[in-house]
Amino acid sequence: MDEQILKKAGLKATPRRKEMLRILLNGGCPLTAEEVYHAFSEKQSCNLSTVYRALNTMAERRLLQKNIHRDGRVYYQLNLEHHSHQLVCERCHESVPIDLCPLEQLERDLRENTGYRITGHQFEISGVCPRCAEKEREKK
Amino acid sequence: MDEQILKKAGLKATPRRKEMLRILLNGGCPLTAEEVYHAFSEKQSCNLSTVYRALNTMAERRLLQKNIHRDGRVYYQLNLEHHSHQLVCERCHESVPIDLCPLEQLERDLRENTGYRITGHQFEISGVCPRCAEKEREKK
DNA sequence: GTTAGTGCAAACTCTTTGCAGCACT
DNA sequence: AGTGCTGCAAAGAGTTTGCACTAAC
Repeated sequence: MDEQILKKAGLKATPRRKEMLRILLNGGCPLTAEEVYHAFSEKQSCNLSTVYRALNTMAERRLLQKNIHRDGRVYYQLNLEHHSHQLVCERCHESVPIDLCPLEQLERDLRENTGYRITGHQFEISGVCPRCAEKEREKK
Repeated sequence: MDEQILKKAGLKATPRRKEMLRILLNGGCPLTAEEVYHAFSEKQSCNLSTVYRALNTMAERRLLQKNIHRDGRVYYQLNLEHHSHQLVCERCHESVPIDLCPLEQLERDLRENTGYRITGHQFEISGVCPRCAEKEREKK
């Protein structure tokens, strides 16, 4: 299954790449290269450079979305039917997907007003999740 | 004038900081620490670490907005009356401010649905500006 | 006089690259 | 067999930190 996805993108279906796709699928939220790296088992380990390289090539071939978050790290996620954005907890980095993307209309307006060819957008809303807010209250 | 802004924020009004505010004001668009550093004249130079430190403390005190762009670099801008977002050219990094921010309504919805306390958001739209698109056409 | 700001050098984090060897097709 | 993938080590970019000195209040 992952096999076909990779081949269709012109990439070789190696065990490591299939595992990375599986990890991203199970993760359910965007992961950093480091997190993907650590999710490999002892049996099938993978070098960190390889993780970076594979994630980047898969992102180039549109298998993954690559986004930078406010913590300065790059996060990867499967590029499913339509893209998604996240609400991220500042404290624990848990994230909640945001279903609707309010930017399509804005992009149309911008194209007309500025002459730019719009190639993409990214947004992220940050906050503090109820659990972390609770912990914070306990401390005080 | 910058003097009062700094003091009101509990910071000392040093020549370097006043100059940084001036540079950001003249720039008219978000600048990286490196760009601010290079904008200093030979007469009044400033160490790069000092630029980083000063920009970060001014951002902590809400004098500046600090945002990370898709190129992985941190950009600083004056925190004027209401915040702004940018449409950034992928090629030359020229940026156009976006007046209206479509996220306020979304944030209200999210607060209700997720229980998160929303602390901020960031978004950036990328594209190719007409000038760079033109140059690209010439090359081909 | 105190406290906060600055310069310099070194360290740190995340990410990329060169090269030799290995594995998928 | 050939091209693309991988591991390892080293380098690179951007940013932060420790410490001694200086300047603003």
